[in-house]
Amino acid sequence: MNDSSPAVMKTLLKQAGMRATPARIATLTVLSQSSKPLSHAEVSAELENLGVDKTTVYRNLNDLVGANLLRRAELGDHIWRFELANHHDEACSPHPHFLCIDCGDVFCIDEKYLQTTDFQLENKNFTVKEILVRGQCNKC
Amino acid sequence: MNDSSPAVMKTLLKQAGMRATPARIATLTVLSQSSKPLSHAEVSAELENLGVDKTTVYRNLNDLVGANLLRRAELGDHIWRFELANHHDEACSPHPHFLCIDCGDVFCIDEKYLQTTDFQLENKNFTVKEILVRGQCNKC
DNA sequence: TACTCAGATGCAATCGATTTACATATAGGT
DNA sequence: ACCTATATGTAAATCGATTGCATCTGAGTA
Repeated sequence: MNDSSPAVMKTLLKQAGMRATPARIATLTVLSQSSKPLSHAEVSAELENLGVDKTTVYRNLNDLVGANLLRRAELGDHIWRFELANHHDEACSPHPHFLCIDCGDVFCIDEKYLQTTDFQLENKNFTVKEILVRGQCNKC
Repeated sequence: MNDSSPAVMKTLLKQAGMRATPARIATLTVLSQSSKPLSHAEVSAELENLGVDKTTVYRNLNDLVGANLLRRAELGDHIWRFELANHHDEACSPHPHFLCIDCGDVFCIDEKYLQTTDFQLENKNFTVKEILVRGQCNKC
C-alpha cells in the first residue's frame, strides 16, 4: 500500500469527516501522482473517463480545500490550481510556486530559495501565507 | 500642472501614439491618484458618472497595458488590477504586491523587503518577472 | 475653420470559468 | 437490508471579460 493508494485516500477523507466517494478518491489520487499543482480542467480531464461530471469536480476540489486536504493556488493566469495540502512538505506548510509566463509550466520552489517570513511595512504587520513568482523558465 | 493633471495624461497618450480621449485621460488620472493597483470594477465605478461605458473601460485598460502605459497584475483573487507603469518607480520596473486574503486590500511592497533576483533550481534557470505575496494584513 | 476618416465608443450579444438549484443516487451508520 | 444525511448529475444562472457592429469623434489636413 503506497502513499497514493485508494485506501490511503479513503483514510484521509474519513479523517477529514468527508464521505469517501469514488470521485473524491480519484481526485486525491490524481493530485497525489502529480509533481505540480493541477487546474480544475486538468483534474476534470483525468476523471471524465470515470464518468465524473465537471461540476462535481469543482465542488469536490473546493470542499477538499475547505477540509484542508488540498491547497488552492492562483498562479497569475486566472486559473485555480490544486495540490495536496501535504505536497512536498511533511509539516503541511505552503511553499512558493513559479509560473512561466511563456509556456505556463509550473514549478514548486523550495522555501530555502525565497524568504517567506512575515514582514513590517509602514508600521503595518503582514502575515505571509503564500508567495508566487512569475517569470521565464530556462526553456523559454 | 502637477503629475496627474489632464495635460500630463494627454501628453503620455500622445507619446504612446494613442488618441487622447476623455475616457482615457480620466482612466490615467484615476490610476495616478491611487496608491495601489485598481480593478476594472473600481476604475469603472469612478468613470461611470462621466458616462463612460464599462466595456470602454475594459478596452482602454487593456490597450493602455499594450502601450506600456499601464501594468496589469493578477493578485490571486481572479481579478485583474491595473496601475501606472511608472507607479512607485522612476525606472518603470515592477515591484511586489501584497493582497490580503481576508479584506482584499492591496499594498505595494518596496522591493527591499523581498528579494526578486533570478535563481537556479535543480539545474534550471529562472528569470523572475513578478512576485506576489498573499496573506493577512494587520487589520485582519 | 470645415472636412475627413481611422480609430474610439456605446450597446448588445457572446464567451469561458465557476457557482447554484433541484431532483436523484449513494455512502455509511443502524 | 434499511434510512438518512450527504454527494452527484443535469441544467440554468452568475460573473468577469471579450467581441461584433453601427455610430461618433479626435486630430491631421485642405
